[in-house]
Formats: sequence, structure tokens, C-alpha cells
Amino acid sequence: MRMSVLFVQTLREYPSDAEVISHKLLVRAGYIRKLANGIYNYLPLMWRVLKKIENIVREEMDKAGAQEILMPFVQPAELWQESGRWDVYGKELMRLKDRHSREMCLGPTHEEVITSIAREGIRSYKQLPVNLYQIQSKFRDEIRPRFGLLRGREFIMKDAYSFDIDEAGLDKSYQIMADAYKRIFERCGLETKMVQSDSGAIGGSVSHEFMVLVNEDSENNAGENDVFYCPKCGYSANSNHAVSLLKEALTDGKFGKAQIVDTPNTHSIEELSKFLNIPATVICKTLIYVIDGKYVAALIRGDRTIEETKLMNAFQGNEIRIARNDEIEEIMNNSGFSAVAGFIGPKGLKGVEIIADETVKDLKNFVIGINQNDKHLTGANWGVDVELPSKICDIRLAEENDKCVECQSELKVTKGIEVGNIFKLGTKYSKAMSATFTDKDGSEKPFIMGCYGIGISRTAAAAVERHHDEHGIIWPVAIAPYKVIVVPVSDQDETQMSVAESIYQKLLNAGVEVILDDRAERAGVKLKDADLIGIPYRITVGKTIKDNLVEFKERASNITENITPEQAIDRIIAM
RNA sequence: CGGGAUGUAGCGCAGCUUGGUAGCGCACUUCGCUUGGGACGAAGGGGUCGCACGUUCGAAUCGUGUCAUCCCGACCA
Repeated sequence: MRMSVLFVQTLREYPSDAEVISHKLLVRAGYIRKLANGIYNYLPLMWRVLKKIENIVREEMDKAGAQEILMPFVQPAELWQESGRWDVYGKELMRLKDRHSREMCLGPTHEEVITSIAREGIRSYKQLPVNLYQIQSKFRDEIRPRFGLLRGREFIMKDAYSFDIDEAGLDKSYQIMADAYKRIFERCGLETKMVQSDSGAIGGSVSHEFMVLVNEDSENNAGENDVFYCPKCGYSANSNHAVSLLKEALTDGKFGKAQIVDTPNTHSIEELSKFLNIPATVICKTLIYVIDGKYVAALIRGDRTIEETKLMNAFQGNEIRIARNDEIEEIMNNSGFSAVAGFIGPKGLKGVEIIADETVKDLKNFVIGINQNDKHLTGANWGVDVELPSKICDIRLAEENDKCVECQSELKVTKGIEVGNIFKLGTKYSKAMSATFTDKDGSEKPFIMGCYGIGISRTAAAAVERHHDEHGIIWPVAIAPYKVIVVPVSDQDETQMSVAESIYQKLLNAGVEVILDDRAERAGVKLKDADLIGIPYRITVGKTIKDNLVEFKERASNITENITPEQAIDRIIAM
């Protein structure tokens, strides 16, 4: 490709609306252009990168025995009503009506469609297992799209779905996908960690995410997920799923006897702990949540934080949020109290389900709210002063330096970008949508399903997050839009131009993806652009050509060498 | 959904306080000159100042509304 005709406009400055480096660089280097909030045009360079990633995904999926298909982007509401998700998916599902007022939606994912394909096409166990996948744009009307391609509303995704006879078959399909994913990201030049993750409200299911780890000290917080991991045994999990053992802590308040004390203006645990001069570990805090419209009081030890996904799952919920002050007031009125947040306790609450984290059950002589403003009960004990809730679960957020449940070492935390997710669905969709096959014994059974996603466009952005410097993008060779760029320093110098042209032609003939910067620009412009765009190798034809030497430069390492044009060509072809 | 901020040329910004009919840098076009790290000079083209209503003789500027975008919060009992 000749740079003079390549459709790309590099900018001298970063766009003002971009925050994270991948967004900034992809816009500035002319890869993408925003069309609307969270919706981007993929320009020629970007499209080449995306196709590179897609092809790696295709090769590995095909090798893993999956078959590529393409499902419609627009889907009828009926399918979603059948699965039950039409009413629970919420505002992320982009709904629309056709000219006949039939309800439709833009596909945020394709479990419904694939299940309908399977129930029509698969009749016998002899046709199983099967794994079908597609690479396609998805649309999710995110609450808050941001970070450019990392969290767009429309994005490119590879989604695969496996169908098996039984759980053992699913386990095998799942493992095959996990292995394929590992290879895919490796080939894309991305180091990933496979971590356990929340599997939603579907009991007993298993889910893993593939995370590209980003350094905490990087210039932004593009990693949206906290990943807990054990350096010793390898345990790792998303914060929404991570479990841990607690460090030793003082859990006996040693108050002697239970009594109500004045604790004016202690609205937070910190204030209360300071006022009573006791550690937060002997306080039981009570938080009011709204889960699918129902009130829930969650108890947890004062030094700990509720993990909302875990709490929501404990009630099989779909939506969770902290209660508003007016809702707390309503609860207080209904229960005959008048306390505000900060003084709430479980005792005597009406119309509220109560759940406790495991951290509270060992508390002795502790401090707890009693629904009276500016007062707390100190020296409380379960069964004596307050009933221990019958529902006790792990609903707490793990913390760095908690102990690993597998090996008791200390857990570490890091930020990660989720580029892939694999999931054991089981029979959730096949049962809801009556998708069955006839088994060996003649009985009708629902398919045992798995689903497996890779964010293609997000993977590209994650690659930029991991691989860049102050001059621009540094693409891993496997997903770079072009492998090498040939830059004649002066377009006035006939020798330089003709040598550059000949190198270009020879590389083209050898099937190398190469750019010739044939623009009538000054050297500085061409070199800056080459760095910004991030082509892995550069062959610069300058004054040294009179000694038959060109400069060969590797973008990633910045190592340069003066070699002959023939050597440069051979080296590129060999790589 | 709540809080904060911003909308002026393709990109980055000034002008607004104190109303008088729009400017700078980059990019773009032409010419000259220049060619190893985003040169220089000259001459150009491009904007209903997000949109609507209002105040006024007159609105980018003041008021009201609206839309869009960005950031923060959804971690507090």
C-alpha cells in the first residue's frame, strides 16, 4: 500500500474527549472515528487489525472443531420472550419496532437464536456434540459507554455455542474452548490470565474470564476489573467472584455487658470506630439494598465491604442498588423506627429480608445499630441481644492480602481487561425454549449448552493498552495492519526513491504486507507517522544508500541496524 | 439515575465578564523554498458559534428550555 493513497488522517494532538491511551492513540493515529456515543467507524488500518484478530480466532476455532455461521443482527422479540429474557434484560437491550409494530431487538448476544437453530436442526444424540460460532457486531445500550473501543455500545464479538449430550460432554467442550482461547490470545501477542468469574443467577454454573492484566501504575484505569490472584497456587478470580480467608482480627469487643450508648453523629463505621475507640472489626454494619424491588438488609463486619454481585446472586436477583434515603425512611416508618443511615440494625425491621456475611457470625460483644439515631448497642451477642440471621453467605469483597482459600498464601490484586469469557450454560436456554434431542435410550433431553465469547474490537484496544510508548502504538506483529513500512527520507533524492520503490516491489512480490511512504513530506513527518501508526518494522532509505546501506528498525525494541537492502528484504521475509 | 463540566472550521483552542455580526495553531488548496524526527514564506478555501425560544435596534456573548458530549459516583450505614 502506498501511503499517498492510504485513507488515514493522523492528528498532531490527542482528541479531547478521550481518556484512556488506546482510545487516544487509535483516534490520533487514524484508526477509528467516533460516529456517536460508544459507536465507532473502523477505518482501513483498524479494519485490517480487526481482520487479523478475526482470522486468528477463526483458525483456532476451526482447529477446535467449531463451525462458523452468521446469525441475524436483528432478532424478533418472541424468542426473547420464550427464554424469559425479554423482561429481565433491561435497558441494555436495544428494542425497536418494525413497520407492522412487531417488537424486535438488536442482538446483544445470541443464545436465543442459536437455541432455536439447534432445536430445529438437531434431533439426535448422533449429531452431538456440536459447536457453532460467529463473528459479528453486537449492540448493547450500555449505561455509560467509555474508553473508546474498550466499552462501546456497538462492538465486534466472536460468540460460540456448544451443544452436548451431558455434563461430561460440556466439560470437555468447555476445556477445548479454554485451550483454544489461550492460544488465540497468545497468538495475538497478549498475555492473559484465565480467572474464575461470576456466573450470574444461574446456580451451579461455571464461568471463566480471560483477562489482559494492566499495570496499576499505567497512566489510566483502562482495566475495569479487579482480579485477585494467588502468586503461589495460581488461584485467580474476578472480584465479583473471588473468595478468601480472613486474616486474624479482633472479633471480641470485650464490652462486659450489653448496653445502649450515645454515639452522636457517627454516620460511618470510621466515625463510630473512632468515637468508641474500638477497631472496626468488632462492629457489625447493616446496609439496606434494593434487589429487584425488594428490600434487603445485609450485615457484614465493619472493616469489610459488600460485593454487590455476590449479594444479588444470594437472592437470585437481576438488579441491585443501595437503598435511597427515602426508602430507608419508608422502612423505618413501617417498622416503627425513625433512624437514618448509620444507625440501622437488623432487629425489628419489617418488610426486609436479612442476610449476613460469614464475617459476622463469630463476632462477640460487638457493636451494632439499633434503629435509634445517635445510639448504638455495644457488647451485643448473637442469640442474646440480636438474632443471628438464618441466611449466611459469602457476600463480601475480597481484599488484597486476604488468604487464599486453596493454599493460605496472601492474595494479590491487579487490574484487568476482560477480552474473553467462557460459560457453562447447562440447560437454561434449552429448557426454557424446549430445545431437545433424542438420546440413545429414546428419551427426549434438553441440550447441555456452553457459550464462549471474545471481544474482537476490545482485544485490539487491549493490545494497544499493553503495547505502546510515548511515540505511539506498537502492534504485536501478528495483528499489525502492515508488517513493515519503507520510508525514503527525501522524495527529492532519486536514488533513495528508486531503492525504496524496489524494496517495496520485492516485498510485495514476496507477499509481505508493506507500506511505502511515498508522500512528498519531510522526513520528520514520515518518521513520526510510522511510529504513531505502530508498524512493527521500518526500513529507512537515507543518505547511507550511497554505501548501499539502509536502516532497519524494530519498533518495539528501538534497535536499529544499517544493512543492505537485500539483507533487509531477506530479514523481513524470514520473519 | 445522581453530581460536575463542556459544546465556536476536520483536530486542538481563544473570544463571552463589559452584546456591535468571528479569530489563532494544526490540517486542507496553490506557489516558492526545504528534506534523518511533526520546517519556513506568501496567497487562499472552509464555520446558520449544538438546537429552540426569549431579551435587545443588534446575541457566539445575556436569560429560559432542550439536545449532545466528557468526567466522577453507583464501595456509603
